[in-house]
Amino acid sequence: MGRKRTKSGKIRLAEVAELAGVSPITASRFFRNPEALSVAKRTRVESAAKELGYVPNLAARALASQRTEVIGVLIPSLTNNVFSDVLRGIYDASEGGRYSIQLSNTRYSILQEEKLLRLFLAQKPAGLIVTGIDQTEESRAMLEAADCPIVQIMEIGPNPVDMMIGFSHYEAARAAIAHLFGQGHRKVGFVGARMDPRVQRRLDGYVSAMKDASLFEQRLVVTTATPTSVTLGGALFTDLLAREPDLDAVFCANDDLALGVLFECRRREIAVPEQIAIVGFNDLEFMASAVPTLTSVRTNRYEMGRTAATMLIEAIDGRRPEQPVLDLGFKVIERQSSSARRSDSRPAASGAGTANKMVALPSSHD
Amino acid sequence: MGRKRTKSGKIRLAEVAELAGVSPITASRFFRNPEALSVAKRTRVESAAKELGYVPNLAARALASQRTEVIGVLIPSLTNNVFSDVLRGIYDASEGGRYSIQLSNTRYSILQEEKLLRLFLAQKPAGLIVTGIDQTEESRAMLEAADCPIVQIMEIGPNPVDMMIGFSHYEAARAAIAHLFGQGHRKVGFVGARMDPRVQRRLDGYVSAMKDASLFEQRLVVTTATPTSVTLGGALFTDLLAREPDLDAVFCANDDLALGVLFECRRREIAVPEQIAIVGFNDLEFMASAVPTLTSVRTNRYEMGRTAATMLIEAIDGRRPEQPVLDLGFKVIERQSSSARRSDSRPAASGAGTANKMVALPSSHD
DNA sequence: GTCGTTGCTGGTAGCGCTGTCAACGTTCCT
DNA sequence: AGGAACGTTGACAGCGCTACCAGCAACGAC
Repeated sequence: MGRKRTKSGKIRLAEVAELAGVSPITASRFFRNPEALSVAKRTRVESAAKELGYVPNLAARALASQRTEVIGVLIPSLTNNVFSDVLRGIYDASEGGRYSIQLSNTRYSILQEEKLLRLFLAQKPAGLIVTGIDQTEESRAMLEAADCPIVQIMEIGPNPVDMMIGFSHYEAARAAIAHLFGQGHRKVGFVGARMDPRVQRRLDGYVSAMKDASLFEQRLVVTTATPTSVTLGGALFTDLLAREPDLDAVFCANDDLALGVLFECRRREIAVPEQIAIVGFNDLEFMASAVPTLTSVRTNRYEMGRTAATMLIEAIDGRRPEQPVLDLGFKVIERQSSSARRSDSRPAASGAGTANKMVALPSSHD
Repeated sequence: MGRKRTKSGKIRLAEVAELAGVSPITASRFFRNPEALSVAKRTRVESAAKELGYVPNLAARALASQRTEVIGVLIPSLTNNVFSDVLRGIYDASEGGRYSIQLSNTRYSILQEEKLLRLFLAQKPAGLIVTGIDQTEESRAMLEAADCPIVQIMEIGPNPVDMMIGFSHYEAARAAIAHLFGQGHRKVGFVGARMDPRVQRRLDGYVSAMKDASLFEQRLVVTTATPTSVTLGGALFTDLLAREPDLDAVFCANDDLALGVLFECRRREIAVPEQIAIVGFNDLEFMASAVPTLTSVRTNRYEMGRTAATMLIEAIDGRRPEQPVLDLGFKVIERQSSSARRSDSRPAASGAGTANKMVALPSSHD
């Protein structure tokens, strides 16, 4: 009797096939397309595999079939809370399935992204999730030439490579500013860090909303390329105040900055929202818990990751979604930090995050 | 002349070898152990590879060599900030090298961990990073039987499977309580969520420190299995206050809870630290920025991830570290939120995180 | 009854790379 | 000078799986 086990002692497909009394190729089919087998053989292979504790050798499978069961994910940062939510969605959606996630960090560099993309594509991934719509020309060309489904996440824009899921950062920022205007605020500052393309588009939205109201002034905008942090929020706000002491409100490009601004206000004994209103972006958990509770623009990050991975897997398996571009929209969650100007200052009645008034909007105009 | 390209149009090692005028096996060696080649051939293979844009087929390599160049990482959560720091370290250390990271999420379940471990091991990873020291017996046996280096991270304890890097959560908690005692606080509460093994050991440290001072009372401890959040910090603190209105101080099992407690104090107009002191755990960035700035126990999470991956890769490449168990220690970062009881309340002079007094300790007793 | 058609199964031939072993030339030692 | 030792190279034979195509039975249409 010939060789029964591989050197490493692992069970191979051939052993399963032998025990089941079928040919190896039939056993192989069981794992890839069980419906193609007769019910009798199917059950026999199944029990044989279970009995032997068979685990397929992915390397052999990849080599023979010329494709891997890997989904490549390119994100700009592992630090940023925003991406960890998206990632969680992606991992949750892929869990239990046949595809495994390969993560790479572009560090907000589109050249790095291009390099990683080349690396990924060489391994023939089953699918790809990339962040944003600002790839290099070279990257774009590679993506278009790739023979696997691709999902662009985090934002939507024209000319999707394949599928796309996100929302309009521009419109989200405009909605935040509209909310502040609605509460009677006029001199609204902008505080932004990192200034990646999505933050840039939030700034664009802010600028356009301010210009529409003939309220835009360059000195109301304070930004930096430095990575974002709570401490930085305080520092940028300090700059902003120095430039414009009569500030009504601050729109922060993310919630960490907003929290930093809140702390800085407390440090300077500036009443929020009576003297200055604060609006953040992303609606991280702590926003509902702060004192005062902080207004923010809620974005569906977990949903985004989850849906992106689900759509991708469906597409890999040959079921392309009818809707290849999905706008997940956003909601302005109105809380105490931005309540109406010159209303009497009603302090927080009870707990955190109660009675949030929500304004839901799709990213697109109606 | 025979087949030049693979079906997919990819360059194979054979093409590179042909262009370089060497045998395929020599070309192969160039990529794995360049020193074994003569300088002449080395440069010829190198330029041939570059000219053709050769990218190795990892599946074929894995199949032929019976091992993959994958480092498996098992962590309990993707949400928790703590792990994103560790992960960042791991990814940073592995970047540019030959090994790729395969991440899986155990969701704080050691049974899930066991399942994932089995899956990983079947693919013969080059190395493994696992969280903590509380595996199932079955997992433990698999780890010990695995023929690859393994690093346990996040904490240290007896009987490492292989390598280990972390710190003593028990001692860290004791140090935090000692600090509070040093500031004159006596009735110190404990607030904890999630209660994974590491949080449990922090609780053990708290209990032992309190007992040493004959100050332990069961009602000072409030915990829940719910995942941690800022809001939850406020809620747990509310419970704690109801049980023990005369509280001096709160030791929070993490910084999110501490922030929640701070907000809750503000909501209830309890002065921090005059009426109640707060100490957190992990020293996330915002702690230095809060008002008042929040005392916390700094842990070297990024370092831990980075060092773990570095040690692992070294071990894979045959250079085992002299020091297989590394205690990264911790530091109690003393800030305003825990300054001395009954000292007159001196408000923060200027900015965030200035003049932090640090108390550095290795986890072990001296 | 013959011919397609369909459903299921198996044989053969690789996928692209590396482990093993053998062979070669060179150097160094005795 | 003879032989061992070393450094360098190549031939061969798979790694475990799947693509491709052929074969075979069962069935219905004419």
